[in-house]
Amino acid sequence: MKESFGSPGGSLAAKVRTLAPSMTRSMQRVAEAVAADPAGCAALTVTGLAELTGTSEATVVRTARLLGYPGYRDLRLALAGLAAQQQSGRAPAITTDIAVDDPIADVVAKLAYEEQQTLADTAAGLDTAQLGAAVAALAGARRTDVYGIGASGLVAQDLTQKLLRIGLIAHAPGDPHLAVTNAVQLRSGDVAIAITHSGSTGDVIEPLRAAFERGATTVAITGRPNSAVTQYADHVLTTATSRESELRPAAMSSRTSQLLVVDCLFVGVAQRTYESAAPALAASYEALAHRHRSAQR
Amino acid sequence: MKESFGSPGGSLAAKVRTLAPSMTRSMQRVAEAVAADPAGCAALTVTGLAELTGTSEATVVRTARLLGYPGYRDLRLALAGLAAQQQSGRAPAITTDIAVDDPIADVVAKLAYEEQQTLADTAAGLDTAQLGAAVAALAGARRTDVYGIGASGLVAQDLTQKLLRIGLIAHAPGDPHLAVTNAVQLRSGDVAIAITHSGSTGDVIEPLRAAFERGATTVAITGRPNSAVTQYADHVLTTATSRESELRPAAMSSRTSQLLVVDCLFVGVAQRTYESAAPALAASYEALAHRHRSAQR
DNA sequence: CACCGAACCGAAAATATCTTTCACGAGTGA
DNA sequence: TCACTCGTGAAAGATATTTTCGGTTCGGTG
Repeated sequence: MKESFGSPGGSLAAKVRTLAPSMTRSMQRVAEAVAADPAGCAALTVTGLAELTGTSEATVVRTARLLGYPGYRDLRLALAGLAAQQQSGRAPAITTDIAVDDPIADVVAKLAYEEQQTLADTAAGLDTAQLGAAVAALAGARRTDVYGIGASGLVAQDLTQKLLRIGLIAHAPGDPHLAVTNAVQLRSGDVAIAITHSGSTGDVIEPLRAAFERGATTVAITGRPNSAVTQYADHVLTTATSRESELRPAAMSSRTSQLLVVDCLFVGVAQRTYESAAPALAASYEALAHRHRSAQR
Repeated sequence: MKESFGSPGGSLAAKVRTLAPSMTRSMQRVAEAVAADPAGCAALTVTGLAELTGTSEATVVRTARLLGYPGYRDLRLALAGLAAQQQSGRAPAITTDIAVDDPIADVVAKLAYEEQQTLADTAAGLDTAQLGAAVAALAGARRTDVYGIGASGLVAQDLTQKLLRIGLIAHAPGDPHLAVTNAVQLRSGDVAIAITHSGSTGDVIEPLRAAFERGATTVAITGRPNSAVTQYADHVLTTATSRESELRPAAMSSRTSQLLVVDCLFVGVAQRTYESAAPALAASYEALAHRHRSAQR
């Protein structure tokens, strides 16, 4: 490949060139085969390589020796390393959108990459002061409501599940009407969290507004820091928005982003309430163990 | 080098973590030695590694098998490749566990990093053949059931929501009894997907088993490729297991990992059914727009 | 042109390495 | 306590690698 970079691959090819003159014909054949396809040769045994090059095992070993290895075994090991390097050196550079005809392996790589990007962006853009304030409010809350619809609804449930696990009182009403009904019960000292990517989901804004007006501490997790929902939010946590394509709707990355924020909230609260959170976590873990068929050693 | 893809060793370390639970003590010792020092182990013969870990050759070979190689020879080759990559790719910063007194900014950074790691490990460990098979089954399914409990239940709902959006028929029964009731309705040509990190959640295994016995195509998304659930799974999709700490339970990373797998399934199916998926996606997007108060600039 | 010597080469023996088998012993449930 | 399973390593068996050794070729020489 790129010999100019002085890659080890180059160094092997160079070594072959240097030593070729001092090689016998058979050995040259072996050396060339090795230089041409390190990866392929790494998969072969002495016998295999001997056959491939139309020579004998002895010649292969002799060649390996000449190239500076104690024997074929070590040459083979070096070859495997080389192949791996060449493999990784090949820049994946995933810049394109997912296409309809992308092979499945590309889909996996691209999705993973995009989500990693989203995580990095979210972490970079998160306002730690706002996050800290939200954590403080949650840690001291009498009860907490989390509102979310659709994909964000799942995130709301995720947060609720986590908070319950550390002994806090949390609800994630799925039905918008229930949400409002819940919200009007809140008062100062309670916390309401709205999760909406667009920031303009009425079904989520309404309950937050109700909670806000009754004096609860309100938090918005949204991708639009200037959207409607932030009007009624004491603390705004911004999620990242990544490029979206037809096959990868925004909902996908916003979910990843929201979950990271939610995890941060959870861990922050767990830290603050460690004395009570730790045993509660342990207890819920213990309780679950019994639901499993066997200990799986 | 793209560090965002995780350290090259990450894939092996991840594999060790994933499979460690299904390993015996001796095998774990071998696996740990290998994960800790790939380069060093690559220089050893079976006998050498057996002595180093205080075990026998047989155990070393068994471990190699479990890690997915035909024998020790191939593991050793892979190790050599890994060592070479690490050499050139210089290990990225290793973050410590989240501590109780970490400032909130550190929490954000560490969580984001861990999740990125998890994504990279998952992508690296995902069997694209199995994934492709699962996608094919889904794309042609008459109907699809997705089973999951607790945190995995949310992932099940996420997948269901997505599939519905592209016009497929999918259900994610939340109640275990309902799940079994649903499952017995399935037959050949239908698909059942079970999502469970531990692989031993009875409430999820039962419905999958019912579906399996009735001839439906079954898929398991689990972090334990050798667990009970895989008995009844035609296709097994493995999620990565990352280091867990007290403040970051395994559930957190398993969710990230599961979601990536689910996204891959979704995109794969959307590709295959593009003709019908694209307009369906557009339609659901359109429908949602009406639920938003305003366009918000 | 026949012969010699040296280098080259590969078949096969010798050795090292890897894989499989098997039986022992610890731990477990009845 | 007993039967039984499972994990384990010793050793036999199978492969792969290295070494040995004799045949062959080729260039030079009498």
